[in-house]
Amino acid sequence: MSFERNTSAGYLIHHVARLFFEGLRKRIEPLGIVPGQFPALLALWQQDGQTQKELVEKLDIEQATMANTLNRMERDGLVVRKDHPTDGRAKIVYLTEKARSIREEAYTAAASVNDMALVDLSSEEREQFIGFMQRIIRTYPKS
Amino acid sequence: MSFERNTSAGYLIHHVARLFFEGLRKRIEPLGIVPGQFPALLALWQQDGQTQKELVEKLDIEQATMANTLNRMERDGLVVRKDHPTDGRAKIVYLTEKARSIREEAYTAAASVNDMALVDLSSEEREQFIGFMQRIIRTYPKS
DNA sequence: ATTCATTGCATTCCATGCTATGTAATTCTA
DNA sequence: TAGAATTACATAGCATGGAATGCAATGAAT
Repeated sequence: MSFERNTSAGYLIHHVARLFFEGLRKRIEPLGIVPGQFPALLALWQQDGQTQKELVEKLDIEQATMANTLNRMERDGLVVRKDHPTDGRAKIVYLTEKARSIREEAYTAAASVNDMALVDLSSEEREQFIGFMQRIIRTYPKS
Repeated sequence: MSFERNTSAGYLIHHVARLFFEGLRKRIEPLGIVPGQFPALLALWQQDGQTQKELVEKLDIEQATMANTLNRMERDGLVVRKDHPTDGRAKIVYLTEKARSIREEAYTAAASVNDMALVDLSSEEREQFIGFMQRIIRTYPKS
């Protein structure tokens, strides 16, 4: 059998994901954040004050990864963790003023990466592309 | 402005890439290899005996990343590095018998991940999807 | 031929993903 | 209600990505 890198979906996706990731990194660096923090920030900008469990479920990221990312975010002054009022095991994550203040700029940066990477696609094609990925995620075996 | 995770191309790609990456990991683990080694292996299966520079350019991976990956591959008995006959700076990377022997199984594993992830897409849609990614890579600013 | 720039690689540091494991708090069950 | 199971989180270890840096070999310019 032969196997072509450039016609393998998995190979291409990995490559494209790196392009987006590094593109985002460059644009948000001035804001004092990094790409791995973006998912948590998006979720918290939408609704501040969530438990780690809620973030993990919402973002489909492993619990350990989230804990480590939140450690770095706390270190960088983006979030604070407070004890849950009734569940002694849980922590609630809140954005700091610093994180709240960069919201719009971060949105702009992310939109700009998307636009830059997708220049060659028509809006119709972009919608198809996004639709394909949503379907892949939806139909991928849960575990 | 608002920003929706599930309609952001970059966000979705990152998510899908993780699905593929971890799916591949599970399937090739029995072969004694990991997903990060796949690009180098594909290139070397296609043509054994390449310099690191050639691999870096072909695979669009940073030199440092390649060097580290090759270190692990050498440690795992997948490749050996030999001195370049005329250029004292260069090393040529060769597959070991072990790496050569798992080629077909690795192809099968990779194809299987692709099939599994893309079940919901028709063959026409798969081609479109792949075409979109090829165009994104091609039009992405070189640096 | 000597000096300077470039090239090919290695190494270190850090972010980000995962798995495995530990701990404390909570909940369920007999 | 005591003991067992579960849950929420933390931590350690490893792979894989990039940036920065160092070094030795090569090539170019005078």
